[in-house]
Amino acid sequence: MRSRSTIYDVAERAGVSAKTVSRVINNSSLVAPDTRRRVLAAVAELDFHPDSAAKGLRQRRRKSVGLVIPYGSDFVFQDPGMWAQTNGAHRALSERGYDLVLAVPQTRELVLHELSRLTKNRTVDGVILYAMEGVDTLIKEFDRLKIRYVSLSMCYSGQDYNFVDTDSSYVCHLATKYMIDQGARRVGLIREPEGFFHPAKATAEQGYRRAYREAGLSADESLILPGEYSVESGYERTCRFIKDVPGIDGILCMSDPMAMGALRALREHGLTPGVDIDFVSGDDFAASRAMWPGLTSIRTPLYEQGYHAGAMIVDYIQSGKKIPGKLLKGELIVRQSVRSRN
Amino acid sequence: MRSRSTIYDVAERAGVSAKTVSRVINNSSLVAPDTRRRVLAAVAELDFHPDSAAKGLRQRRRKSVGLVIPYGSDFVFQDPGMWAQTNGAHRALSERGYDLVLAVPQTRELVLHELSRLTKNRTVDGVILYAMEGVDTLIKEFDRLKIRYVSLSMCYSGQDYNFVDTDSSYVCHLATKYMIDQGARRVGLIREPEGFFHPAKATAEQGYRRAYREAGLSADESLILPGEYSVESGYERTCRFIKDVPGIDGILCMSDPMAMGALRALREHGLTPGVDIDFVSGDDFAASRAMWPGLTSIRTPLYEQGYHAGAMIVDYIQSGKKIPGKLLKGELIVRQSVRSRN
DNA sequence: CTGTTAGCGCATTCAG
DNA sequence: CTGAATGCGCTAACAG
Repeated sequence: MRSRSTIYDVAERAGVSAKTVSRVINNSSLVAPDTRRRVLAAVAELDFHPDSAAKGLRQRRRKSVGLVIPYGSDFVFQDPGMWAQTNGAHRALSERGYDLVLAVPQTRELVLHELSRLTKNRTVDGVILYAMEGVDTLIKEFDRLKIRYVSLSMCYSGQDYNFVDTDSSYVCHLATKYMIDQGARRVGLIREPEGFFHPAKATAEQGYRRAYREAGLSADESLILPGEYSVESGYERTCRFIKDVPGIDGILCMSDPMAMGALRALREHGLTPGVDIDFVSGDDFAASRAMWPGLTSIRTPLYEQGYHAGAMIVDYIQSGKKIPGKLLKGELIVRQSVRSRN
Repeated sequence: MRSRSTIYDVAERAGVSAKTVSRVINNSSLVAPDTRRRVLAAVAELDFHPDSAAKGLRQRRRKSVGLVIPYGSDFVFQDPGMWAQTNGAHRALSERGYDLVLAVPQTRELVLHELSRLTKNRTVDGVILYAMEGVDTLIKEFDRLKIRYVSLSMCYSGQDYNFVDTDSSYVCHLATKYMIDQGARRVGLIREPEGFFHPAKATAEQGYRRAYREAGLSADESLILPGEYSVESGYERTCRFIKDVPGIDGILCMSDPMAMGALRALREHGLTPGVDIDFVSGDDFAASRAMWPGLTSIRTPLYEQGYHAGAMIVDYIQSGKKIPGKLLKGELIVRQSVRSRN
């Protein structure tokens, strides 16, 4: 196969210098219309594609971003929402001329190694960090190592920049209020794990408490348990609710994997959601939709989250300035798993 | 921020030439042990990471591979198995020193554009093609454009190289035989779409027919329908079976999204899998496992498929020679959705 | 075993 | 508006 054509081949064919070709393919305005046309014709004829390595070497940027997937955090590969977020991130990057490189460190310890490699050898210009446990300590290292990042669905306590998340407080308030309005009085909340950091005033628990307060009711402490975003933890917490909380009439579970476990626990205790007890799932994945009776669920705008993260990391790379964090609103999808008592 | 260190900084600090540093970091054996140690020390002290662009420019390879996700084929983003395959592919690539770049062409027409860009501008050295409709015509273009590829879960009619797939004939035979052994006699098969090409003698239908033949039974033509790998098509085909095939006593559905639709159809007709009718799902995703009664399913080795695809594209890139295609075996996961009549 | 020279393909000076 | 010279950081080819 003949070696592919270079900018010099194009220049020769168009009867101009290499620099002029460079101007044309980079949309510099300082080119005469006629010259531009001749160059573009030559580009097409020779099927010229500027070498990304040469370009990257010269310009000291790769126009690509890493997406860090925390392999080994067991909940993640149970999480069908990951694709939606990846898809959104890819779209935003693609629209801005950036490629997406997947980084899948095998263990938590390897995260820094892998990201040092990718960023310091300039394979990527920055990274998007998918939610992972203990990301808060990690992020501080990123700041120290000057790794450019945006974190997705997660930030450390007090971080007010370079993150995208959905407002847990908002959606949890929405769901709790709905359940109370329908007649529920003792709703068990399986909330996000202790180790997960969220921006101030945006925890699920706060939204939950606000809904109770606004309804003039008081929420029992025993009604709130942290989960671990795993099927197992959803199962265990639900069993505890059934055993320890007399008169519990609803369960609100802040993620689908936990909801899967919770549903199994209900089944084993002979309780049918929407019939014997109210149930709201914290995500709206395929499993929720396929189930019968349909689960009333919180829809997190996953694609949008990913998209904003992609847009944000590019802003950051290009401006060099930290970007204020962004909180998105979710919505409640009403199906059959909450009883109507009105 | 001080500009990051180059190979010359390391050379100076170690008191050797740049080339010697290059030898050390590339594991050339022609370096004196003592020199090597001094160089490695300097590398560590300066936190030196060889610039991937400079290296790629010089060596004319990027050590990265594209994974093409056919966005727009609606079934794909319903497919939780995509991550397993991506994960396997990433692992194989990572072990071989390659990065994975995601390519998500928005439409079928953009596939060639996007891949031309990524390969001709040397962003990637080759690509893995995720299953998509009409990939067979696409692949022929790849051959013409000299794009290095391996196709995943798919190949064109007659292609006997550069693909990884699971042997549909094998797993379908396994499932059909099991259902017949348990007492089913009229099993409806919702098989892969017409447009999907598989290596000769490896279609689901062939395995199905063989199982019938071996049992000394004959399979009615009306028992076999092609699906489209979508929820909708599973629903529609199942309704047709129930309406048109008297005495149907089992359904075998070659993918999970189709199975979701099929299950809905059964439910609407008042039929419970494992009680009124036998049912086997063609994949074994979370939804199958979470369901009750548990779905007897075919487990496709998705991670392994991805892994082999990653290994194969690297072999191809490095050797320049086409690699014989690989067919993997799946297995049957027995749960409660097939009645035991023995 | 080690060093020198040259150039990968492009874009950035700085002149015209 | 256009071009000539230079070098980004690395390694292949060729010495020694």
